[in-house]
Amino acid sequence: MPELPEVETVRRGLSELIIGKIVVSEAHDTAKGFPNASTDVAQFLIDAGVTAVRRRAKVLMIDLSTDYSLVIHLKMTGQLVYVDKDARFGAGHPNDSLVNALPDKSTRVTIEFKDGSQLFFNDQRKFGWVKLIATAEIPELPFMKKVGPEPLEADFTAKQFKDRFTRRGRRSIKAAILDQSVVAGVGNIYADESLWGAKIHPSRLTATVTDAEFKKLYTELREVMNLSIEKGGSSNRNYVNAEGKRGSYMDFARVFRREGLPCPRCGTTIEKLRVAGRGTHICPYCQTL
DNA sequence: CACTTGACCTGTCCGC
DNA sequence: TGCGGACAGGTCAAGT
Repeated sequence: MPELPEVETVRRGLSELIIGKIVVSEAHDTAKGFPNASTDVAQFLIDAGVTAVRRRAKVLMIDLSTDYSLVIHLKMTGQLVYVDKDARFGAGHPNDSLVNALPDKSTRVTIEFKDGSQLFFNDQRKFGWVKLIATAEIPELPFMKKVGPEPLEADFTAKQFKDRFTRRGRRSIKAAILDQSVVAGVGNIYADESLWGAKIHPSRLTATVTDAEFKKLYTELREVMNLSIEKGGSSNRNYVNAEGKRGSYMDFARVFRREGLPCPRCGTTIEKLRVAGRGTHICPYCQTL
């Protein structure tokens, strides 16, 4: 899924919807989706109040008044959808939507609040997870210790960006930008979009990318992610925001999933190839080896 | 050590 | 219409 802009969109939505709510119950289908539910839920989740909703890289954290947090990774197909008690409509109602259908067969975890509203964690492919972790211990998680800086932070500079790449240069620039320990939150969509923006072929070895190209890549990455947040993220397939609604960034994508269509910059037909084990979209005229 | 590949799952799409 | 295979927004462990 969900890359930085999508997770950030969910975070913003949930911040408006669940802060201050009190959890009254939790249900999950199998242990895989919520590994430590059986040991910690009764003590640290039930009767807890939501105090904040945070994001780091592609990980969401719902902080609780018990000093524990629900730590959530949506992986490829995860959704976090909030349904207000009064938001459901009868079958056939003009405003009928996903929220009426929940829970559905992809629902893995359901959290109910005191006012009757519910938060559903759905995940078709079951790669995602929810964990209940002491808030103070989150920074000690292996992923959190190795993850790189947030690319949209105001104090993150082009020089810092470039310096993250320079140590290990014998892999493709696409593999490097997807590496969460280099920069946080970049996934397949925004890797392709930003590399196109900077006119860099994704297979180029990182060591061959010039300072000027890194500077352009930095600017393009931030622009494309900020634009996507503005558009509510990319709904390539499953992604929806906290209210079950799709994002519209795909309407603005320049190369991602646009193979066979003209490059918006030069008109050359966009091609799809495989780089770093991932489907990769390029303009073969703008992005050369 | 740096880097790549396979595995985790379900659903959809495409060619035969 | 059915079936097999490839593929899908991410991350790890295991392999080279």
